[in-house]
Amino acid sequence: MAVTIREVAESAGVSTATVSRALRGLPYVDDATRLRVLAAAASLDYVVSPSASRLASGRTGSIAVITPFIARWFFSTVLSGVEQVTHDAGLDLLLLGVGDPDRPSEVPTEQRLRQRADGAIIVALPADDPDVQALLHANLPVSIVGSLVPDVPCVAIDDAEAARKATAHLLNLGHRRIAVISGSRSGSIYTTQEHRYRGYCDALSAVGIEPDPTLVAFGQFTREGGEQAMVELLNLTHMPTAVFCMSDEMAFGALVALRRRGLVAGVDLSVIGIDGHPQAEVIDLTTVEQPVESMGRFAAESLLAVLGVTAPPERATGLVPTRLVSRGSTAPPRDGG
Amino acid sequence: MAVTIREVAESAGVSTATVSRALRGLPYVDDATRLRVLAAAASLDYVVSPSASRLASGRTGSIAVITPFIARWFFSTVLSGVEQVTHDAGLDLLLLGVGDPDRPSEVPTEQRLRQRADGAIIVALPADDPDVQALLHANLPVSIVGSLVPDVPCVAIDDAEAARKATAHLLNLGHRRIAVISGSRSGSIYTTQEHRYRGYCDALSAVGIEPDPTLVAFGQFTREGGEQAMVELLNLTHMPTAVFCMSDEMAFGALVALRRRGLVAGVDLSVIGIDGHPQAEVIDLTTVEQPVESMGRFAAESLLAVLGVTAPPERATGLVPTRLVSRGSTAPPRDGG
DNA sequence: TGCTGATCTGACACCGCTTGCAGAGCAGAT
DNA sequence: ATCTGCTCTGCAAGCGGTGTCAGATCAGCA
Repeated sequence: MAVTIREVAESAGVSTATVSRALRGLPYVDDATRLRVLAAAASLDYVVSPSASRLASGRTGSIAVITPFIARWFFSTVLSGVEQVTHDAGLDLLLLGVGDPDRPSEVPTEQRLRQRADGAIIVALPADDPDVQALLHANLPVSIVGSLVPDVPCVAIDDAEAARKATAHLLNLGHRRIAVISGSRSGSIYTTQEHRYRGYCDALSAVGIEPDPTLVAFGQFTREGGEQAMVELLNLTHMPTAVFCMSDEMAFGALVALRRRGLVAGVDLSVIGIDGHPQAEVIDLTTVEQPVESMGRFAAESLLAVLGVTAPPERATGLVPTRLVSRGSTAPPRDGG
Repeated sequence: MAVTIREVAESAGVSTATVSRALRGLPYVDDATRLRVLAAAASLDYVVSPSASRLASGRTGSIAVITPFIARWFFSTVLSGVEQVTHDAGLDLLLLGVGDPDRPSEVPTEQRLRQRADGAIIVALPADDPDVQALLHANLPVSIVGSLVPDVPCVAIDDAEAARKATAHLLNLGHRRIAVISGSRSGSIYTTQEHRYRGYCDALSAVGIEPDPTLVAFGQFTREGGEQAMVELLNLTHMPTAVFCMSDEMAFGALVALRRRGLVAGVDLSVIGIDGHPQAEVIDLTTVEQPVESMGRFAAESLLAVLGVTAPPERATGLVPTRLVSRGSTAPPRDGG
């Protein structure tokens, strides 16, 4: 059995209450006493029982990350950022996957969640999903990554602006026939792609181009999807000269499709993504970078601030800047447009 | 406040003990009674308090994943596999990062770990690290990913064989001057790179080639490191015609270095990796694939089996097969060797 | 009818910690 | 000398379950 607080108390010659206070740095403990307690605890290798502590205090000392994917770059990178913060704050990190590939979406209920975490970080989940809504309206501290929800700490990029930036980059290069690879076709509950689509349209409209619905393909935010979508675009009788992909992973797929067709990105056709995936540099993909890891950190810091564990993060707003990184996959159109 | 077991008991007209038994499916509960309890619990949205349950039973109902990195592909993919299994088993998943980039390695002590998890999965941690050893010898169920340790459930590839396979592939193409990009130079505690180095040497020796120490570079298992290492190799007066990288990420870096030098992989110089990173296909990198996600799943299943939660996994051994996937980054040497 | 053993249920003592409350000790104010 | 108001400490009542134990019920059987 593990060492209990009582053994520490006996060893230090005080009551368990005093041990508890001393160990947690509460006031009203004599310095000499505190020292004795600390020494006793250390020499016994005492570790407080989280279960007991949680039960008695009602605080769990852990925070949950709720995410639809774990292995995908964006998500694991956010997770990494979150972990850095929770780790430093001495909190436990509970990982809750919801609806990975073949599983149905299963956002935990407030009841279940509250029992095991003091707060939750919701990563890129559709904010208007009823289960998510239920969580947001529940009286449980929550922080959101990937979309902006009123009255909730959030961190996200300006999706429309990022898309505008990407599309404008292509326009500036002289492209006029610009396709877009979006996420899912179905009336998506993910707002991200809608915002990005709007940004794409805005950029086109700004130079007097009417968005062409035949130039919209869907790639499910996966590489395979992006590849498939690109194939569709390449099969159009009137091919685009450039493609804006709503994520780098889809852009990677697009590049594969291009290569299989014997085409060269940045020569025969320009491709741009959004994300700042580390592999974008490797494959020379132009992209609009977002600071994903620090977004994770920011979300965690905001949450801890709400929980009163730490001071709020320095940056006040949750709207983080993006940066266009121009690489070899984008260039002026082959025939001058 | 949350609904307690007592309220369920009152609502169902039984004692809390009976509720506890009924809810957990224990025997000696009358069917009618069980039904009443279940109905009461459901109508009250009752969720057992994990803290209370843990405190009373000693079981935490959660398992910990201990990993040095979270965002890197291999690790997040293992994590994803683990999560699928724990999720399905209804267990909580605790994520413990140790020694990410700038942090000192901090493997949790058994004391601390046991308090919060029934078992742990150790991902790619050096098995001969004293802290890891302490954990292994502690009386806490553990499962290991990435290395084989006697008497402990493990899952890993045969590193030497994978390296041999990769090197042999280059040899078969006609290469004779084959460099290797390893992990860290310092007397690494990670056994992986030693095994892979041995495999590399074995393959060379098998065809009568003496391993050349000047053809060994170190890439820290990162893309940047791989790039740097490749630069060093390219600066050799007597350049290699092929490079075996101990991980795909390092190979990606190598490819970048190549491109910056104006060289083309698979034409001017062959590059091969190990991992089966999804981006390998995108960038047309030949690699030796390992089934990472299912390794995570296997590790979790083995652990759950030890814990008696589920039946042991079907596959008996933890040594999983690798597969060479030949792509464009490898080809016969330019000048016939 | 009286026993036996199996099934079902409730009482209750924990699990190990937190926290409100009260009491002790003591310095400064009255 | 008495009163205040601190600081410091211990007592004990939970927190919400689990698990042991004993009692109750009842079918089967001698």
